[in-house]
Amino acid sequence: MAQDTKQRLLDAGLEMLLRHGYNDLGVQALLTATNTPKGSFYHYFPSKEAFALELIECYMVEVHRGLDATLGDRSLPPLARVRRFFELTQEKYREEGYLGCMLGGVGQELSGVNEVFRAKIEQCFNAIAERIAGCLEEARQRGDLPADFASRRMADLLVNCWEGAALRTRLRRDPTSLQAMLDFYFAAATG
Amino acid sequence: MAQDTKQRLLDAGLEMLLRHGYNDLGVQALLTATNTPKGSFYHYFPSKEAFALELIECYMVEVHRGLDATLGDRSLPPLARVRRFFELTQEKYREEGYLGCMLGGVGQELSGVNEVFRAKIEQCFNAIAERIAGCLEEARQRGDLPADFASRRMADLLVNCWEGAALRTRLRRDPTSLQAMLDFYFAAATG
DNA sequence: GGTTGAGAGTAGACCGGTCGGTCTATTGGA
DNA sequence: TCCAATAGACCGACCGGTCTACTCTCAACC
Repeated sequence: MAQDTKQRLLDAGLEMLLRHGYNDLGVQALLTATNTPKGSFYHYFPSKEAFALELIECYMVEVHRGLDATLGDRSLPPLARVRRFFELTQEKYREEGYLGCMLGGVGQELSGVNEVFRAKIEQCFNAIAERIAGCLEEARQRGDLPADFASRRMADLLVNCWEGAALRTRLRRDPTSLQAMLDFYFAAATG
Repeated sequence: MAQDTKQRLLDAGLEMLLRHGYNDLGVQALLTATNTPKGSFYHYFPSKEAFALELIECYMVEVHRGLDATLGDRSLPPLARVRRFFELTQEKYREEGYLGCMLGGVGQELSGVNEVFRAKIEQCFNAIAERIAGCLEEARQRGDLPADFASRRMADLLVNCWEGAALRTRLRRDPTSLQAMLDFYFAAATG
């Protein structure tokens, strides 16, 4: 037993937060879905907000794992690694039923009123863009991108446009917007 | 008096929905903010959900007004009109304190659980993309865009990427992501 | 090795507050 | 006179969170 009640809560929480968002994620609903008494939830987490922040942490662990697996793959040229990261992510979205990105969802919902979440999500996007920028910069130095390519800003742009495409994916429950966005970006950036 | 109670509710509702999202928009808070008794609200609107749908309708009226004012301006070449539409929109975001786009916000928050809103928001994006596609197509026929330019799909792409940049704008409370996105898109599209 | 005490974890009744929504009474202009 | 509109008390349901009671596990001790 021990810690696997906590893990069960986190696993179910990730799914529910992605689908329902923060305000529509009821603690009671989570407990019912996981057959957990309330006492256990508040034993592991001080509040619903702390729980959600930990869910974002979990989500980011997975994102970084994806970045490790793709950007770190030296058998591929750097641009192809970046592209592979997003294609891997797209595959993950498909498995989840095309509900888009949790960071985008929570960010949209809460950043208008909650400073803690606003700063947290912004920091997550920054971390992702930073790592992608590193790989783009490698591509630039190899001559795969124009010499005046602004890696860091173009990484932000890529992440932002991806999030927009992910929102559309959530609305349409299909991946075409993601694919179209990647095609356009890489054609334009290398062109 | 007459209908201006209703208008007051809609005006305040637009602001609150943009900032708080749907689930965190309390009917009571709206009534307090506008000094309106509950009886009046439910006299004009059958439910909170119907109210929010009417808010989206109002939002779209403004969007279409913006499209009319820009895409319909024959004194500018078609591509410049499209760009002006987004720059006008960016100006609107600025006035609101960079809270992004209401369609993106509500779409993200509700499309995972509420089919009515999901379909509604998707239809809104389609309507916008459709009108932009018309203008892009005009540009293509004039030779301002490549002959094989897929106007309709490129309009969707533009709208999607814009929404992503708008989310980032909301997170950072500044417009740089919007500007960067427009610069990239128009530079890349015109080749 | 059996007894016992401490603390992690489980269990769920219960709390005040707020939610969206209803109801009845009243007002005021046409 | 009539009815749109205002006014707000009131409703049951549910919200996140607290509290107490209980059940284990396991280590300390004679």
